[in-house]
Amino acid sequence: MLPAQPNQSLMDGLAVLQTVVGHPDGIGTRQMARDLGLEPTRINRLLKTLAHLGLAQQTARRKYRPGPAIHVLAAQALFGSGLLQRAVPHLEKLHRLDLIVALGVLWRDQVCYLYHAAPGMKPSQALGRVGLFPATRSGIGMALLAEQKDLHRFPVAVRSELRQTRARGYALVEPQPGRRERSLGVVIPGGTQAAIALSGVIADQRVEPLVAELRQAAAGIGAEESSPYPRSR
Amino acid sequence: MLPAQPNQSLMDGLAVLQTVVGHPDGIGTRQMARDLGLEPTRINRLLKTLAHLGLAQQTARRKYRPGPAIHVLAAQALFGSGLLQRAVPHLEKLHRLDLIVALGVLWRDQVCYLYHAAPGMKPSQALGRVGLFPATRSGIGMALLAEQKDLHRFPVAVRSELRQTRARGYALVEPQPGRRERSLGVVIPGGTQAAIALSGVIADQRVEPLVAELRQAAAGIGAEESSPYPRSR
DNA sequence: GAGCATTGTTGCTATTATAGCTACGCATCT
DNA sequence: AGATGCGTAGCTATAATAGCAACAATGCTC
Repeated sequence: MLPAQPNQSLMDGLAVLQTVVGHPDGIGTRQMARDLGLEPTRINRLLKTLAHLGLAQQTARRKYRPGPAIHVLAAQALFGSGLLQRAVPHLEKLHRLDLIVALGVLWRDQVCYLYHAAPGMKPSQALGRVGLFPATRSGIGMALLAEQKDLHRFPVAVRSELRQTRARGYALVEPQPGRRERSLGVVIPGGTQAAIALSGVIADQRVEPLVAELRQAAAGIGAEESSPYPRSR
Repeated sequence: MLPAQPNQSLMDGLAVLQTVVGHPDGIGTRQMARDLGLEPTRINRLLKTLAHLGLAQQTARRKYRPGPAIHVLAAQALFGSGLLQRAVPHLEKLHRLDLIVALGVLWRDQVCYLYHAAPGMKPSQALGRVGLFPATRSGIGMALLAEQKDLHRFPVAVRSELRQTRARGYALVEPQPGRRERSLGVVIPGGTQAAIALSGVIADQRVEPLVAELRQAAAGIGAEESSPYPRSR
């Protein structure tokens, strides 16, 4: 819902911040302008402003990457989100299944991982490890996309897959059909707009029990955020 | 360094975002205006813009708190920062000392914790658990404040303490002198602008060995960010 | 419940913060 | 060396924004 007088500079500035944060090795001013469809001088001004705040910094090659204040933002966002803290105990229990265990959110048709643990990995190593991944090729992504109202903007094949996801109540993604590498995704109930997934080699008969595990974990995570208003802390 | 044409809306909008993120139970428009010294209508407009982006949401009592897009920001900032991922293996090793183990950064004379583990706590439980804490009463805060160029803005007693911190090379804070509850803080070398700390009941003769532990951990964390430019990933 | 104080927010409009254009020095590639 | 693309400063027109006033909603006290 657009407010009476939205602040366009803030919106574009946040888009620039979110883009630079996703490029730890740096991104150029003009490249970002092309990506975001904005005028280069404007991008440069927003980047310079972020650099002044310490949220971006320039590399030797004049590209921009996250600056030291990004750690502040990470700390603040982690605290303000509270999701990771609530979710990790439940995700840890899924480690015994010897699959990838992941928690993610949607950003511009891409999945952004809060947690991504490969088999055998410690929970603490699963943090901030993986960047963006195309949503339509991920269990998390498909589960979350299926929750959206309007599916018309997707190609026919994706739309069909999203309808199946809705009917099943979970996402099942096979990047390479027939290979049995699969990703199962389930949305966390409540207004969190996040999802969890198990990925790896998954035989047919194993799908339903794993979905049950996911649902249990998702319910546990969602139960700690059941109140849409003041949360206990 | 202020750019040629800074974007004030972005700066103020980010201040509003950082404030709302730190209030999980909500903060009112006019209260925030008073806190930030800005005009209420302006705050309302910035908040409404953030709400449109999902980064804020209004409570039943009309206050603003973090919205669902905060999880996206947390995921992105965690990935863009990379600090937690690098630091946690080193921090885990400090758990055996049976003290509070913490990693934090400075924000407006307050410490913002990325990691704060009480004795006996699992590393995964230490995330996003604690909000802001006054910097001058924290080992992390004092260690980071001592790194700043200009100490003139602090009261005489704090300034003297900061000079001692500089001379020692680590921070030693005693919230209640004589009680032996202490907080030891050490800055992570390199441009990270973060620090780690051990806190709890610490006897005199135990201080130096603990500082050595902290320095070792800080050096380990900093070594993984030794290049001020393109980082391996 | 009534009265009062505080709050969140809208519309209007003046103003100034911002955006775009141009040009220039710098970096990279052939 | 030349060509191309880059990051960015200065200038200036303009439209995005800020502040004021007013109003509906909420909270507090008696």
